[in-house]
Amino acid sequence: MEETLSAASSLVRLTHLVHTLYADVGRGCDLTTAQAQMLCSLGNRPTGMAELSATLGVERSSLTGLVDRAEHRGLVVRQPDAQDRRAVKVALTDEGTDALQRFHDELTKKLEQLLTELPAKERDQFTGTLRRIVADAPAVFAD
Amino acid sequence: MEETLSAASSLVRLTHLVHTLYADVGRGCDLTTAQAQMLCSLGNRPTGMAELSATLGVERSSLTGLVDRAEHRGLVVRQPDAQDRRAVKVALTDEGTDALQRFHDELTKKLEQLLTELPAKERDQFTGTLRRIVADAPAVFAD
DNA sequence: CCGCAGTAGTTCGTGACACGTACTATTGAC
DNA sequence: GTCAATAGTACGTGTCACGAACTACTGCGG
Repeated sequence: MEETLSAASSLVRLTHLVHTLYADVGRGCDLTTAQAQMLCSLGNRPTGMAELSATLGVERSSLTGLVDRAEHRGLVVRQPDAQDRRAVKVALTDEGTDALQRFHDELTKKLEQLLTELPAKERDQFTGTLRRIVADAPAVFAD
Repeated sequence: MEETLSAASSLVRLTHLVHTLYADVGRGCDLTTAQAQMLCSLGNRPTGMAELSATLGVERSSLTGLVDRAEHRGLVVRQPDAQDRRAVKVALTDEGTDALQRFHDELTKKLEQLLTELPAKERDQFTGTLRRIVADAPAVFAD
């Protein structure tokens, strides 16, 4: 049916693959996909709702519930913003940091397994190009 | 913050990028992400519920509602299976075929734009490696 | 031919997400 | 001080996903 996959097709399949992995690893850490994404994004530093919603690509109104549930589970806290009394900063709790760590390690391991089959040279070229493509994409997965 | 992104990080960002694109294009065609995925998977041929759920990576019970809503919108139909009276085949309607076509074209265009910045040689190497990685991934996006 | 384990699909209850609209509180510019 | 803009929330609606329990049918062993 497909002797040679188009580039677009391959991209979609890769996305599907990674997304499924993401969901699986998340489940193993008792995190939903959306929660895992949020924790990853918060890994760098506490973030306001507006910025966080822009990074994650969801509406602010959606984020409210997301943070509510995560806060209720003890993964994050809302901190008042010292400069702006309207704003809050969402920050990881210790528990959230632990969950993020476990998630991040596990996912990184599985993702790298995707590439282990490749010869070193090809792998380096691939990841190099990959970096160029995503250079200015949102930081949804901290290093 | 990140002089050099790890391979895993880049993969996650790319996935997020493509996933967002997928959702945006879908919305433009009045399709949810799950619906668009289903249509893409049905593009090849009518498919039974069990096989479809395996391809999409969702439980059969989730798929029932997905097909219900899509059928209600006139995108797909359930056909009786001639060989097995328990089974049904889900097939695209004309309307579903049109929607898939529009979605597929638009998404392909946008995905290829991601790669247009690259020099031809680098792009070819990249897509070549990509194809190897996803060689045995589910066919969630027909060619 | 019968019984029965396995398979195909649905139903039901529950919870998580996502959206848009409308709202409150606060800020900052004029 | 007024007022538009911003930060965040509340609310109603719809979609999606899961697992457990259920019906209908198939195909195998006896």
